[in-house]
Amino acid sequence: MSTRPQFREPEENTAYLLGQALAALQRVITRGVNASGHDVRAAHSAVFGNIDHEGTRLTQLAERARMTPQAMSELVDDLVTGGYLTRIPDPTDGRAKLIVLTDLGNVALQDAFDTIIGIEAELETLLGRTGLLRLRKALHAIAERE
Amino acid sequence: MSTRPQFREPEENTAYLLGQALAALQRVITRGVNASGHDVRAAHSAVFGNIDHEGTRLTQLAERARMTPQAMSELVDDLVTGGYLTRIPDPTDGRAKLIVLTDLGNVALQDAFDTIIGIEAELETLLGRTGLLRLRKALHAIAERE
DNA sequence: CGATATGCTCAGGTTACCTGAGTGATTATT
DNA sequence: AATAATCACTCAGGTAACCTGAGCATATCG
Repeated sequence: MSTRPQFREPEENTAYLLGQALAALQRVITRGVNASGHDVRAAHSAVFGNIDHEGTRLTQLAERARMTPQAMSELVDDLVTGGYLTRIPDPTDGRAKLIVLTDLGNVALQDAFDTIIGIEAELETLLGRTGLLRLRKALHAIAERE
Repeated sequence: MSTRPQFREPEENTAYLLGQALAALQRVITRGVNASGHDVRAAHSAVFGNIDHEGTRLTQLAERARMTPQAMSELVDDLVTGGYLTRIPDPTDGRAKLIVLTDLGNVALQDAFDTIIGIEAELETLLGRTGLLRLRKALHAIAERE
């Protein structure tokens, strides 16, 4: 008879649960934004979530999204092709360009905001006001405990 | 003066927070498992998290991890090369092979378990027993509300 | 003014998935 | 029992979302 190792297993895996919950929400967000007619993917939220109304430099976008300028540039390229963004020269620095939202980009951003607002409402229904506040507080604590 | 769009913004973005928290925990897990001397990546958890002690078929591993057999096969290849797994013929079906953990694989699995146990303990310190239980319950609810 | 730093782009690589097209082995059908 | 259909797996090739390294133009600093 074969020796079977005796494992000390964790009771639960919170990180795994976190992943499942995130995947579920991301599906809903992507579905919502796509339903508004925008051909954008989850990765593009790194742009929409970090861009300022007055425009933002590539390096700053990359920094905020914690990725390389090269990777961010690809995402921006996509969205320029889709008509959501344009690159204009930065008047304060000849080397730099400002990434700015087009009119379509602003519409898409508002649609994304609306989707998120809807999800927050759903979550409040699911968890209750107190439950949702507690969840956010817990997530904050985990994220910030470096 | 330039027209500045008036946005209706969400008060908070729970999905974003979820992403931040997950990223933080994943850094800790990877660091922990690597510190035990194993050259494994996050994707390999799809194998370690779904394999049975007595061995598991590729198709079943793929199903449990919700990915294609081809993708799972690549992960298995990696871990076979690393000495963590072997493929043996399935005695009950000539078409199939069983993926089984080697001794080293069992050690790695236990090390991963220990890392997760440590994280759960940290989380309990951070959030309190009740807080952690509530967090898991909320995450379950979000993940399962298809 | 020259050295160094900064912002960006071009080229190419990696990881983690995917689809599609096989090859054998097994099971079902006639 | 022969043939068809199915199943487990592999091979080839593609894509998305990142990465590193190198190079070029513009700024800044001593």
